[in-house]
Amino acid sequence: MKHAKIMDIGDVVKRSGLPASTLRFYEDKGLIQSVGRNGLRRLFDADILERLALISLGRNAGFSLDEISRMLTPHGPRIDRELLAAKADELDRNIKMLMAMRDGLRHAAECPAPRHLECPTFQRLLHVAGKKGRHERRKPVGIAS
Amino acid sequence: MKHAKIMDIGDVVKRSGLPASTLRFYEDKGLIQSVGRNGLRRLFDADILERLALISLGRNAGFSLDEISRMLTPHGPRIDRELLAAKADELDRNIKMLMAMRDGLRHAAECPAPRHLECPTFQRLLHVAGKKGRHERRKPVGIAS
DNA sequence: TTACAAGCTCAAGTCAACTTGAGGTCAAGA
DNA sequence: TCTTGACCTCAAGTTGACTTGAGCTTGTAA
Repeated sequence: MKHAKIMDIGDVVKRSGLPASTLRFYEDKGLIQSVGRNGLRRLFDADILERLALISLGRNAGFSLDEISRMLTPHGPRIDRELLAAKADELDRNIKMLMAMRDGLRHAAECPAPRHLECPTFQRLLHVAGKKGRHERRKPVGIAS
Repeated sequence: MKHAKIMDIGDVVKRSGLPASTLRFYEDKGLIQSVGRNGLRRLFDADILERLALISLGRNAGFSLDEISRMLTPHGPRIDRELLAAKADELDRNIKMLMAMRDGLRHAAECPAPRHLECPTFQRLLHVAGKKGRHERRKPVGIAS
């Protein structure tokens, strides 16, 4: 029987970089679980780190914690391929949008014209931006700055 | 003298797609201004639409409303080129990250392996994701789904 | 002139993902 | 044994960008 190494919350904090409050919060939400207690203190199995990495990955990809908890069963990921594919497509659209933005910003940063509103490149960008998701609620794509 | 066309808030709602509450909110924040009142009712100059488009553009590019209000003077945009260039670089980093995510998701959606944790492609992705912005606060990149 | 849809104000509520604070417990090193 | 710092719980606070609701006003069509 191989019992993996067991850590207390402080170790997980050090090794994951996440604050203890977040770990407790994730446990409350059912995203992670501790393997037991030593007195009051939570004990975690070492594989928690992989799970936390998976959660970060999901967050970075734009999943909400709720979506992630639906995808990660207690014993590992159960992956909804359609959802993943849909997210990938969504990311792809976002990427295209962001690239247009980036180019627009670069243009604005370099273009010497004082009035960008008169610049055709800028106009085009405005036009593109204006067409996007008018009535839809904005969602984080979720990349740290 | 050319007095541009004047609209009431309902017209702006129809033409911008933004709800009236948002327009009032933006006015409170100083992001936009009405040109006067007809009784209680706000009157807007037609160029408000361009300004709103500019605001949407900024939001899409990941600027906060505060940043935007610093950049948009009452009489048009005053552009901080360094800030723009910095944002463009930030967007560029985010784009790269998102592309990695997208590829990872696509892989996960297509890879027949039941345990992605054992798949080297996925491992690599986890590794990449794990390195990102551990302690930094997450920010919306702000694209509607 | 009267009804009413469209405006208005101001305060409070919402949402996600956490963080903070107050007050309590307890394992382990000195 | 004593101290203390790491942990605990539970409730409330935070942030940004809006939205919602209650209660009031008014331009305008009939």
